[in-house]
Amino acid sequence: MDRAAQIVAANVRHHRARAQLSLADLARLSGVAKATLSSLEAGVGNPTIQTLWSIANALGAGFSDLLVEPADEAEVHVVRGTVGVVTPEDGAEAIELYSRWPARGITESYAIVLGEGTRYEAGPHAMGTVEHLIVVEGAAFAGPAGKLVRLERFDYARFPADRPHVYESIDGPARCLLIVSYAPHQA
Amino acid sequence: MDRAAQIVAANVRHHRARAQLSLADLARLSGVAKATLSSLEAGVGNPTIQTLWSIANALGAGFSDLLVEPADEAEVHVVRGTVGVVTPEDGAEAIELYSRWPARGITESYAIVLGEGTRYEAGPHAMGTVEHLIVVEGAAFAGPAGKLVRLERFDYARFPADRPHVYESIDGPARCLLIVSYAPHQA
DNA sequence: GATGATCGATCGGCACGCCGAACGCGCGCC
DNA sequence: GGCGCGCGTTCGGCGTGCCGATCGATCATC
Repeated sequence: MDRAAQIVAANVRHHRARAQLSLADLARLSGVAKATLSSLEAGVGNPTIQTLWSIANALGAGFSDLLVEPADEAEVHVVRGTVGVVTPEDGAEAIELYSRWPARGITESYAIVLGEGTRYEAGPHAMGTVEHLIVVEGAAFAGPAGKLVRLERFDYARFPADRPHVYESIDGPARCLLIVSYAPHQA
Repeated sequence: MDRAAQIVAANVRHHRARAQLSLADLARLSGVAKATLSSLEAGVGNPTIQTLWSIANALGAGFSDLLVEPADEAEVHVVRGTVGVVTPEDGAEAIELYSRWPARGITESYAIVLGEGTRYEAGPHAMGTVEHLIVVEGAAFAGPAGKLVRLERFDYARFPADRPHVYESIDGPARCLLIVSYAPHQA
């Protein structure tokens, strides 16, 4: 059994489940036979790009989405801003990695400016949407409601944003960079 | 002629040219027949995922790279830190859009710390790589070589990083937050 | 319990994707 | 000019991807 078929199988199953479609629904919407979808999802198929294109369109997914390694965003992931940052000597420069993540779909970047004592409650985005937040000035709580984490300056957090989530300044105003990574067919 | 085949054709041609391989080279490396590659690159093929997988591996590309829409990021896009951002009154908040772009592959965030009088010249990343820079402290020039823009504190810039590019502090040390959005097979 | 609808999986037949071989062209070398 | 090599394209044959039909299981309704 090869890896290509496994990847495609997992992605099609994931998108179909998220769209709450049966095999028959997807077959009807995509014009691809149920037999083909069944073997494809079982990871024993070797579909053509025309078949993938038809399936992706029916699922409202991007063409390349069906070939990406699946991601799982279940928890709040934090990287502290002071970890691994080297203070430069005179005239020197430092470039230090904070964080790395796979990107999918459409991404938007925002400045979030929170006044002192401000709590901002955001509604859920589409399923699969992920947010990345970096505190640029001040300190803030952020994350899904009920799972807030405290972030100091230059701390990074990543959390699912397909549920209600919150940004809240701590002890004075705060300023953050927010990167919203929508599921591939949202913008 | 359908769009799926056009996308794959353009991507394979692009990656093969970049790797400086002939059809015969790619055929030999991938185990896919020249005839198949020729029709595929002409946009008249309908290859299976097994064929794509073999080709992607031979080209050192990611599987999904062969299905992505080519992107063109030609210019430096700047949002000034004070533009459109409302100074928050007590208890108020502001959320302002910096930028929106299709995300592909891996994204990394970095702190860039530049000493006084420092110019850092970075080499090109893979084709399609984009960088987003926010000045957190001080001021800096940044952008592709020959197209530097001046950024003050909290200014944001987005520019193509698949060519030589520069970060340079102005009038003292500077600290920036950098987000690198790589083409899918880079990290 | 019988019937109908829907579910995902399996079956056999046909069109087509991919193969190796051959083609026509351009280039460099003798 | 002739030859050999490498380029991308074309050709015919074989294996397989995809089709409609069918299967067995489950559920809801009468």
